[in-house]
Amino acid sequence: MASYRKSDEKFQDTLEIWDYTVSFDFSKKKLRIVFMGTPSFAVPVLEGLIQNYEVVMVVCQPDRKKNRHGEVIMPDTKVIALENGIPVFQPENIREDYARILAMKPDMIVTCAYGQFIPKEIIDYPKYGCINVHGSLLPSYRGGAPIHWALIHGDKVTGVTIMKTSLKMDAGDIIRMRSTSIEDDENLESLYERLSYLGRDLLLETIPTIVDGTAVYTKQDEEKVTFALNVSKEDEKIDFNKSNLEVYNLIRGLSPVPGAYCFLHSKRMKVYQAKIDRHEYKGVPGEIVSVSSDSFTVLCGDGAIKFLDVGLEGKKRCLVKNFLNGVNHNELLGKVLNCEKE
RNA sequence: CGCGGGAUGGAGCAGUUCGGUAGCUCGUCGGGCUCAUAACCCGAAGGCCGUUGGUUCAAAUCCAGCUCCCGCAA
Repeated sequence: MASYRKSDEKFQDTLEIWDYTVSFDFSKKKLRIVFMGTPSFAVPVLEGLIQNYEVVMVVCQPDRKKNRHGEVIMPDTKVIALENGIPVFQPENIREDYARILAMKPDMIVTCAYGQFIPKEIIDYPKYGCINVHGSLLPSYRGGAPIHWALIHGDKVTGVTIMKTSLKMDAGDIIRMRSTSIEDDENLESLYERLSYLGRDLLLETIPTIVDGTAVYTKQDEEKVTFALNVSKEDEKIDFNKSNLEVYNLIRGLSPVPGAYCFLHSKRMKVYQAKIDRHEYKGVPGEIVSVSSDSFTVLCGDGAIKFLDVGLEGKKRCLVKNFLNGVNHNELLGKVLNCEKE
């Protein structure tokens, strides 16, 4: 199937080839699934389900208002649902407002980055259960930002987990996991996308085992639980007292959205791409110690880091190569970047 | 009516306060130097200064409306 090519090409190292055309016959189409997920991470998962099963409803968070133009932004999954003519349900509070979901009489519910805790009434309803797709190797990184934190911490390996949805956050019994290595130069955008496709594929492999009863459920080791809560504005600040490697991992772990930031001339500067600079410099943390034709180097608590792609408040994101065309190099040299607005 | 910033040759910017020949750093093209070059030297092309209207002898610059972009807050 053409739509799987993207995944197959990208993940041949981690994914045994799965013959979808043979595995998914018409009888599987009769499995009624309610999908609950909101952001882009959930989109490939939803699309995979639509192609192989009967997705009878998509549940996602309410539309968020973006006030600058008064425009309303729909969740990514809602867009897909509308394109496919699938009913959409966006309750403010799923704990109270879930009757419409049960009314669809789903055989299975799949959750993936939905954004609210799922009540017991929903979890217990479907014949084949309520299962979740999570972007980490549980029990590590339970919570809303597992991919961000794996990168920020400089982890070498991460993965996806298919498990039972539970009342507690990401605490359900594990059904299947698949790991993948994190490249040194990988950023949030690419890993996020990779894991969403990996999650889709693993889910599609797992569902048949749940239906035929061969799936094995394993309890999580509570001793090893770690959390990855959503990143805050505070988390996004670059602390130049830290080592250059830590700064580098923060930048790629938040790139391009929401973006790690610091301040230059009291203006917020987001850094989208950086590179470790192994030269020796003297100065204070945050000081711009070198300016070349296509980058400038900032001193850290340990080592230095080269900025390659930045965006200044009120301006568009641009490569430092271009950014430097508009500034006086000598004035930039010696400036100290802060993590607080002066 | 949430707050603020911006729109100037292909790119990033200056010039706007105090109206009067459009400038900088790059890129592109041509030539030169060199064993060679992303380095250096010389030269050229390329802008109705976002859009509409107003004030003026004269508007990138002052005034008003509009469009689009960006950051913050949600």
